Amino acid sequence: MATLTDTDRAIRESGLRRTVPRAVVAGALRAHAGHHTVGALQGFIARAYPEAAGMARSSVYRALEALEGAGLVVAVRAGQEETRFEWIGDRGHHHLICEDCGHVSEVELAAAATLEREAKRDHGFSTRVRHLALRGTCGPCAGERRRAG
Amino acid sequence: MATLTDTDRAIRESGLRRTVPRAVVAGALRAHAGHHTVGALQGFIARAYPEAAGMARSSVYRALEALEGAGLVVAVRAGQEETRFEWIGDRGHHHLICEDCGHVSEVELAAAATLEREAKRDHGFSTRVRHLALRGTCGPCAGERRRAG
DNA sequence: TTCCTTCCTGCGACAGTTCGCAAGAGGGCG
DNA sequence: CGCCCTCTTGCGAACTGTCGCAGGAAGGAA
Repeated sequence: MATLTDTDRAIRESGLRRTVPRAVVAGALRAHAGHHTVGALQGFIARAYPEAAGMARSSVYRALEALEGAGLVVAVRAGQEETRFEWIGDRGHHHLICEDCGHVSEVELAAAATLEREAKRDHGFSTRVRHLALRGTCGPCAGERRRAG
Repeated sequence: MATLTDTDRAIRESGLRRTVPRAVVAGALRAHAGHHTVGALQGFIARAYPEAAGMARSSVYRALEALEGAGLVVAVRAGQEETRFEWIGDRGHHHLICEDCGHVSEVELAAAATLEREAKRDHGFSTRVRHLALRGTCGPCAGERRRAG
């Protein structure tokens, strides 16, 4: 698990300043597992950090952008829904999003590393695949579909 | 290269109707290689199809959604930028986006299929990875960086 | 060809997200 | 400790993308 110091260091290493809004947003995400909307985050912040209760929505977005750039947060854009944000610390993970039932499962995907190697070897492109969101059909829904025809 | 008939057939096979707006949007994308914003597409349409010049923005979006569902178009959501759309016919392809110079290269990635197999085998999740956008650093920019320190 | 059902489009309004600007905070240096 | 430069924030406006509704078009059936 990332500590507050880890968070600060990751932010600094991205060439960014450690500021109150960023710390508050990071704290709110770390305290609540799962993927949350910006509105939900504002709610968490208003409750847990009264001094930052009036934080502007645009500042929440910008703090999230900074944390995403530092590799601490992933943005999950599932279908049409509002973007959600999730704390990942320094471990990457991926999402399988069922287009039928909307369920999101978090998984490790070894093929992500394969992807990185292929991009480097065949195209000289350096990349770090921190987060993939794959849309499709989950096992239970695939079963339903076959039964329903 | 997909023909107009191919386009129509792909649309029909998705259970959708062949309509003027869809044909116009498909034509505009096929006539202009590369990935374009909705605004640019409206410009192409105004010039090449005066009869559809007044096409509503929401209709462009909906036509693109239909074409994407038919597997003829990919939506490229790169970072913060406005979504761009690109014609692919029936071939899938992927993008490597350099965060330094902004260059986008279009490549085949065999690991995309590996990803599909892993999702299915390990998680029972059926997916078709039509398009991946990987952000990172291209070869030339990585060289620049090393030289610059 | 004509009718009929269903799907699609245009329009307007709305929600989510980004941007520009001026004031304020971070943090290196003396 | 205090100064100064630069990066950030807050605010509000603008923009991107989505939705609901009513009229219109696609395409199968007779």
